[in-house]
Amino acid sequence: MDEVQITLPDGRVGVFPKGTTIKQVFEALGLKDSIIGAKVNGKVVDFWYELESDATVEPVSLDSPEGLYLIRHTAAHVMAEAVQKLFPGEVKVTIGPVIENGFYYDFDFPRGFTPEDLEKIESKMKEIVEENKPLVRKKVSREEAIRIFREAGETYKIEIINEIPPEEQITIYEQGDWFDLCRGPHAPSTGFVKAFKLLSVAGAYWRGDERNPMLQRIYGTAFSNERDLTEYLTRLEEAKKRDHRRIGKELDLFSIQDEIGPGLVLWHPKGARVRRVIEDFWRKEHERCGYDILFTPHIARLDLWKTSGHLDFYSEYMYPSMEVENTAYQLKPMTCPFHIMIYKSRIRSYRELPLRWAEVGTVYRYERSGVLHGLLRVRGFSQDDAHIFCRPDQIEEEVLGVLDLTVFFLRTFGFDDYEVYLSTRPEKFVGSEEEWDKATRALQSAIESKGLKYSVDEGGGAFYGPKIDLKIKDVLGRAWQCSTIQVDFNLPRRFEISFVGEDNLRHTPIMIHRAIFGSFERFFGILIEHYGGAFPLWLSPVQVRIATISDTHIGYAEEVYNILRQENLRVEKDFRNEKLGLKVREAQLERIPYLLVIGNKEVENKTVAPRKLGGKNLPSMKVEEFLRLIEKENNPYKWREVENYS
RNA sequence: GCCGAUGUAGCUCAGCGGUAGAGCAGCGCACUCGUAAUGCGCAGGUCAGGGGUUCGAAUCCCCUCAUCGGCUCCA
Repeated sequence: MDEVQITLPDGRVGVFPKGTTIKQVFEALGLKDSIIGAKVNGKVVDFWYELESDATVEPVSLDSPEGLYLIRHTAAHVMAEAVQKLFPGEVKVTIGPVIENGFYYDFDFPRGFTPEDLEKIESKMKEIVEENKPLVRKKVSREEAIRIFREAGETYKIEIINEIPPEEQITIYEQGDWFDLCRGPHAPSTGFVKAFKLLSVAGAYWRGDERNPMLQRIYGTAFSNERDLTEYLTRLEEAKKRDHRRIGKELDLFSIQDEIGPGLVLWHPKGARVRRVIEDFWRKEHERCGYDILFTPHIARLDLWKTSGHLDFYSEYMYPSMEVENTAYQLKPMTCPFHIMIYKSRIRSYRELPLRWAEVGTVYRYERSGVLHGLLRVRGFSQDDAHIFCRPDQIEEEVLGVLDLTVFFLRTFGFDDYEVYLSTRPEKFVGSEEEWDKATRALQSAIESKGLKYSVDEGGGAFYGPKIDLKIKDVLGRAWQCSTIQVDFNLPRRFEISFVGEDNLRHTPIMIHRAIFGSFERFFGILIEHYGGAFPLWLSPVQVRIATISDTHIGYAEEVYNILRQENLRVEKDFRNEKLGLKVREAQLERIPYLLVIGNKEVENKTVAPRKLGGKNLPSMKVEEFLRLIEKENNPYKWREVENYS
């Protein structure tokens, strides 16, 4: 066979000699200029790709997601060339991948790049783009590659070459007199990088390992046209307005202060109110699902953490212990040992399993200073932690129950978009392979029975068991782990807990650690960003504000206020001697869902005039009518059925 | 922890060697007002903290702390 048959999306079929490149195929078929690459059997490739077997070939246009990938990858090369041309001899290149929304390139550079450097690099890049240099792919042998990069002094590239599997073809992409070790794919020429912007500089360790040298990373983004770029940059600006740190301040929800300490959160009255609503709902739902609620102390004898093993593998995240009456005590970084000790406080029968024990437990972890981030990564936080003690044969059902509850919670709080990860057995592990396989299958079938899309993190499980993690993205697209379901074969053994089985013998139970919100702090942060501070009615710290038009309306307004208070609504008065325009503006800025305006008409007819957040005016209505109107919105189980809510 | 940037009034920011400024918020007075800012006035700061250079430092240098953007890990 020295021919290949290719199939196009429109069903056309062509036969070409084996080894024909995508470029040749497209030239033969007479495709348009806007095509910059192809998908061969679903994989993105560039014009240099050689067809070795029958395949489906789909053209990739420059503004498609795949086209953007090619453009951004090439943009990274253009940037690397610009940097090396501007600082000849000073810069070594390392890697420059495409990432979501852009690209970066890591350089070994003796100093950091300044904002002025970025400007210079950008204008140099523009020159390279204008030259519209074709990117030429060259196959080289391993020895040749090493020679080339040794001559160029590119030591990192040599390191990379040495790690490329022997069977893989090594390729170099050239653009004029500049070249880079790269597997591709790329846009056909530098001219396709039409719209780009360098965004930030950051330090990054070579291969992400802090024992390695620190490199200088430049982040940038690129699009196929200026309009998309501008739109993206505007969107970034808009996103920053939803940042929970900013909104937290604006709406007086929480603060983190120097005098208290980094990563330690103060919940202000309005933030605390939202948390109360969340916690109340949480407690109620857990009791409904057969959980018992526990309370445990904030410190315990250090020995407890020796038994649990945390002192061995987790001590870098623990605050130093304190000495009391010649005994070392430890601020708790986890709640599990406490729950285990409750389990252990008496003999347990197989009949009472599963035991589902939940606690809003505040834990303290010493996170390194550079990683703290608003509410999303802190040093003191309250987990919605629970531990399920069960028999091995109950794992599957329990995991399914937890996942069910998790999905229900996320939906209730308005999250339909999250990432699911299944992490499997790592190299070092406790327990038997059979146990692991069984538990992993249980997790997997739970995910699949819920119809969730997920990625498998092969070998990414903790040493003590496999896990499911759910991550939610913040406003800038950074994913944060919230929910987690972890099977644990380790702690039950370390603490030697057991239950008496049907056979009258002692057996070791399995523990499932799980959290749905992860921590109230993090979840609240994500929630703030998700809604941009405009919480749905049932979560809103202030649900209704009553605004009078003049002093003469206060008497009746007080009556309305009292009725709403009786209904347990979170309601505020604005009876100030101010113009309505101002009262409306302030209520809007504070994201209050309903403003009830009371003027002469309302006093006369015993009604209220509701204005919804966003500006929609509703007709004047009786208070009872208003209460009926908001009933669904104020109900966690039903609010999502209401229209105009996302 | 590491790389880089930043830190001035409650908030947002200007000032960048000659001794502290604006807008908003706050307070007072007037205005009694129908759906996103009524007007006038007043008050408010060890310029993150410490050290140094200088006749003189918010401004230049050093150290510390914190924040922001990344890197690793994680809820």
